[in-house]
Amino acid sequence: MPNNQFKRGELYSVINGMASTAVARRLQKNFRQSGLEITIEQWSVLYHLWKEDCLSQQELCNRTFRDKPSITRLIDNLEKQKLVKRMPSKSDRRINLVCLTDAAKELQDRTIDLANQTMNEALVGVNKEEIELVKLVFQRVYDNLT
Amino acid sequence: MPNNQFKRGELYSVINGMASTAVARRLQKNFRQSGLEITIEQWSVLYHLWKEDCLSQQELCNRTFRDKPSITRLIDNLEKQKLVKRMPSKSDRRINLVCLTDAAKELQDRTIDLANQTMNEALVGVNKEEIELVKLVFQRVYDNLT
DNA sequence: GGCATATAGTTAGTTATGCAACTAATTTCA
DNA sequence: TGAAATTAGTTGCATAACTAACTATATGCC
Repeated sequence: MPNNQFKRGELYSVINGMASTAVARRLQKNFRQSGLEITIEQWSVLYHLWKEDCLSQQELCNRTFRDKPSITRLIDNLEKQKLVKRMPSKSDRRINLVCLTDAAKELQDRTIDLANQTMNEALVGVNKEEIELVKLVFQRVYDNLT
Repeated sequence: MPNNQFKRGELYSVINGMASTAVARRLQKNFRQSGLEITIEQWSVLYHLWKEDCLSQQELCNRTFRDKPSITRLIDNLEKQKLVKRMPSKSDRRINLVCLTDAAKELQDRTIDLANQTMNEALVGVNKEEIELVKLVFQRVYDNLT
């Protein structure tokens, strides 16, 4: 066995504990300070709907890397806040299409700006090539495990 | 404003949703299949105690990147499972030292092997230099935000 | 010495996650 | 055509996350 085993084990705690948590916390804090009452998880659902509205819950699972119960409850909460609405699909009666309300559409510009601003803060001293490499590594890790 | 803004926003969902979740899920699954009844979060606390036993809860917060209430409850659950024990510090009566039990010490080898094995699966096609760069980028992101 | 401040840890409330078991609609294929 | 298998979504249960408010101990400083 190679002697880099420990370093690999170490990477787990780096990946899972640190940067992603720090980014999520900061973004959540920025939302709160701007008077936005949404959680970072709810935002990540809206983010995908802004790119393409009226997705099925299953499609949201795929795009946000969450399981079905998580999406069910995120949509429940977003519906309570009147940010999305479940619409029955006409072609397949099992499917709920999740569609944005006008209120959600108004959130888009404000939150995307905050997110970009947060990522700019987070990525000071990190160049484009490094970002691309991180994304590539993560894609490979994801593909290896799924 | 540079035109790589969108890419930076994009990175958030990559970082936060994908690889870290996939690794954690796989490791949790491997624990379960080996008959280990611990969660991945509990393991990450034990992991730091194996490196240095009898840390304060605050020190565990720092090392695992969790907040105090999270550590309080993780330690509660680990104590219920008789894997750690809270010991009052002699020098400072505010402090609980969290110490491993013999049962926890026996878990170490089995789980570290599983973790290394999981990371080896996860990191197929990723070389040492790429791993080092990812760690460096994450450290920088963390430092930028804290 | 004694008051203000800081630090360690706990508790309460809300949201989110993972898993397993469930219902309902759809597809497959003999 | 119709039974079996698949797919979309929900519900229940346990654990974990963040915030805010709390108690208790320790430190700083006049």
